[in-house]
Amino acid sequence: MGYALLGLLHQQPLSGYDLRKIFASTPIGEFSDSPGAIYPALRRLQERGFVHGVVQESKGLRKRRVFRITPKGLASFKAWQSQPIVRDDMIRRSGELLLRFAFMDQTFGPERALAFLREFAKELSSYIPSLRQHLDVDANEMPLSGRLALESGVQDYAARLRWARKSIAAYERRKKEKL
Amino acid sequence: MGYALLGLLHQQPLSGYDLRKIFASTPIGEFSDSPGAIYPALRRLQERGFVHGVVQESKGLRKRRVFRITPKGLASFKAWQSQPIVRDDMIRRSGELLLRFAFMDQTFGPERALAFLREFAKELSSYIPSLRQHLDVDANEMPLSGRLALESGVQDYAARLRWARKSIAAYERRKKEKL
DNA sequence: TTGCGCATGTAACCAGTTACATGATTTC
DNA sequence: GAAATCATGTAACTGGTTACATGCGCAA
Repeated sequence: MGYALLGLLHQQPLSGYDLRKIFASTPIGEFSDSPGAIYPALRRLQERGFVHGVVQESKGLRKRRVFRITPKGLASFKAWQSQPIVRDDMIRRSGELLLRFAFMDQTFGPERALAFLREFAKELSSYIPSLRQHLDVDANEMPLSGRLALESGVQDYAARLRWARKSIAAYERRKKEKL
Repeated sequence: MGYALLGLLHQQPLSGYDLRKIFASTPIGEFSDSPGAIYPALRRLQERGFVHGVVQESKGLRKRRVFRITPKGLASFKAWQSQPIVRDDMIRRSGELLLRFAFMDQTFGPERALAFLREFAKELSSYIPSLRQHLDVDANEMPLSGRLALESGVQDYAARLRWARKSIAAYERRKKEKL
C-alpha cells in the first residue's frame, strides 16, 4: 500500500486525510481508507525518506500535514514499477501489477507503459493454457461448485488478457495519431 | 485461510504436509503453502476446537499429524458460508466469496449453491453500473494508463458476472436433467 | 449545545512472510 | 554417504483491522 501512496503523492502533495478520501471514494483497488492503515504507512514512508510532510496552518481549519514525495521516494517507486513480471505476481499480486501500470504514464511515459502491457500479455498467455490443462485433469473428481469456482479463475485471467490486448491497441492507436 | 483448511478437511482428513502440497500444486486461490502459514493456522483451529489432530505413526515414515474437522468446526464453516453477500465482499474479498461457493455443493447441496450464485449475480449487476458511472466521471482527468487500469477493474467484474450467469445456467440444466 | 465534517493519531490484535531448524527415510 | 523427499515446527518482522481518543470550526 505504501506504493499506492507514493504514486498518488507523485501526482500532487496531499495530506493523510486527502488520501483517505481518495481511497474511500474511488475504486482504486482494494486499499483501506482507515486511519489505522494510512497514518502509520505515511510515517513509515517518512522514516525511510520516501516522503516529506510539512504542517500547514492556514485557513482556519485544523492544521494538516501535507506530504510530498522525495527524489529518493520517486526512485524507489520507479524501481518497484520496473521489476520484471513473474508468474507469481500474476497469481497472487494482480492488484499490485495493475497499480504499477496505472502510474506508468506519469513516471515513464507511454512507451514504457506499452512495454509493460506486452510483457503482461505474454506472461498471461503462457500461463492460461497451463492452468486450463491443470483444471481439465482434476476437475472430474470435484463437485460442480468446486469445478465452477476454478473455472472462474480461468475466466478472470482470460478477461485480463483481453483487456491487455485492447490496451495495447489503444496505445498503438494513439502513437499513430501523434505521428 | 482457516476456512480454506476447514473446507479441505471437510472433504477428508489431511496432515499439514498434505495441505501444503495441495496449496502448492493446485490453483486454489491465492493461499500460501509455506509451513509458517499452515502449521500456525492449524494450531489456531485446534485451539478453537474446529479441528482435531491425531498423530499417526504407521508406515516407516516420520510420524504425521492428521487433522479432521469437528462438528463445531463444520458449524462454523457453514455459518461463514451462509453470510449474506455484501458489496464490500465483492470489492475487497472476491477470493473469499469464490471459496465459500467452491465448497457449497458438499456442505449444503446444489439448491443452496444456486441461491448463492443468484445473490452473487444480483449484487454484481447492481454494482457494475455504479462503478462504470463513477469511472466515466473522473476518467477525463487521468492519464491513459490510469484510465485503462480502472477499466480493467470493470472488465473483471463484468467477466465475473458472465461467469455467474453461466454457472446458474449449469445448475439449472443439471436440475432439469435429474427430473 | 449538539452534532457534523475536518484532521490526526494510537494500541491491541491478528495473520502472513521469510528464514531458519530439525529429524526420519528413501534413492542414487 | 550425499541428496532428495517426507514432515513439522519456531521466531522475527511486517502490516492491515478494529476500535478508541482527541481537538478544531461551523451550522442548525
